[in-house]
Amino acid sequence: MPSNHDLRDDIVKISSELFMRQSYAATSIKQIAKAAGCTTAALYYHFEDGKEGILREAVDYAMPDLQPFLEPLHDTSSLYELVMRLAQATWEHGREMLSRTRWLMVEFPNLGPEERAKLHEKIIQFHKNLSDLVEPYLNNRQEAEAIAWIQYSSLFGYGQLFITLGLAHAYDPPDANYIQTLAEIIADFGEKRSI
Amino acid sequence: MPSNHDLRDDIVKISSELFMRQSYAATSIKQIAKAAGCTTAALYYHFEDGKEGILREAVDYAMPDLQPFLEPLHDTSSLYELVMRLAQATWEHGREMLSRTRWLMVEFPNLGPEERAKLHEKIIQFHKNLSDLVEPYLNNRQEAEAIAWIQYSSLFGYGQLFITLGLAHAYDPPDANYIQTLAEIIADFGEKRSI
DNA sequence: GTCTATACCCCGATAGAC
DNA sequence: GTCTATCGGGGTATAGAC
Repeated sequence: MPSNHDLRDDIVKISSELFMRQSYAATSIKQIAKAAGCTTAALYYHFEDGKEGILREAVDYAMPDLQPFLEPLHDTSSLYELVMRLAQATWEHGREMLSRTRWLMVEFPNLGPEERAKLHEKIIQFHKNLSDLVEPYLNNRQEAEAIAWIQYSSLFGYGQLFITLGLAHAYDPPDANYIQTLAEIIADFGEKRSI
Repeated sequence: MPSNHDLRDDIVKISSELFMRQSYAATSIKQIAKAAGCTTAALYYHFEDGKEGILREAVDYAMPDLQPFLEPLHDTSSLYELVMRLAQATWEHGREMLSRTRWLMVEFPNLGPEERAKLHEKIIQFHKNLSDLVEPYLNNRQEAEAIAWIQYSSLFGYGQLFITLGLAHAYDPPDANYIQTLAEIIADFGEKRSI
């Protein structure tokens, strides 16, 4: 799968995929070497700290980038539309994003302060940008931020339940109904506040 | 910590605690034996399938029981109050519940169909009971269920962000504001619908 | 830079004594 | 029912040739 040349880069990418699927603890250095088409000795040439060193860089690579979901949302004309479109966008890429987040949540206790800080920065930046999008409909920064957290948490939590925990296989998932109701209650709040 | 006698029970409890803290893959059979004050041979006497057999029973033991959070909520007099009180109740036990859920999410792919079904059953039952509590304020089953999912997802997702991913250490957590806004938008929806 | 070869440890698991 | 003792294998890591 990886192009030859720049073995170091391949190792990071391949490791993050393996960690995503099997978790860090269940992935061996031999398995990584095999998947990267080299020996374990080569791994130790590129990563002095061994498996932990690979983890640190794989984390950077695996962090989900949420910003692209917000870019196309600058032309919305109502809060209802904004919530609906963000939900639909995250839905479409939900599986991949959640498998990245799932892995980070598992490995979080093993990460150093720098990696944790980077992840926090990503989340906070996303929330800030989402708040910027919501604010025009509320005319109140504090409420915009609360609504942005509600959107973020709901979509995240819903994905954890129905995708990560596979609930969609046991229970008819209320997808459309869920999104619409979420958009509706938020939009109602906006109308009440801005008029 | 565990009382002597009934080694088998101790093994399950101790294992689920170790799995919770370190994950299944990172916990060895020897570590379990040591913590349980016996040898690995004793483990294999009680669990024919070895480590996997212990996992199966530890999962049952670790599943969070959400029902107690709903019991005291039958005397609420408004939807606003219901949301606020549920949020506050889950908050107080959030850490412990989330560490259980986190473990189950990690190990979910390794579980057999029976264990998955049991977990799904717990979630669905909680949602159903929560819907029962919400329904009187909406007079519409479908909307009550959507609102119940929104409550569940939001609280769950919020906990994942601020507790499991430690965001509370990097960002002033909007706890009170978050809960109040959530309660408000849901209560507004209820009033709009039931009148 | 990447390999071969290997050290050393801990893993899960089991046989057989008590 | 629990122990001692041990096996085969795979785990991380490294020395040294090319």
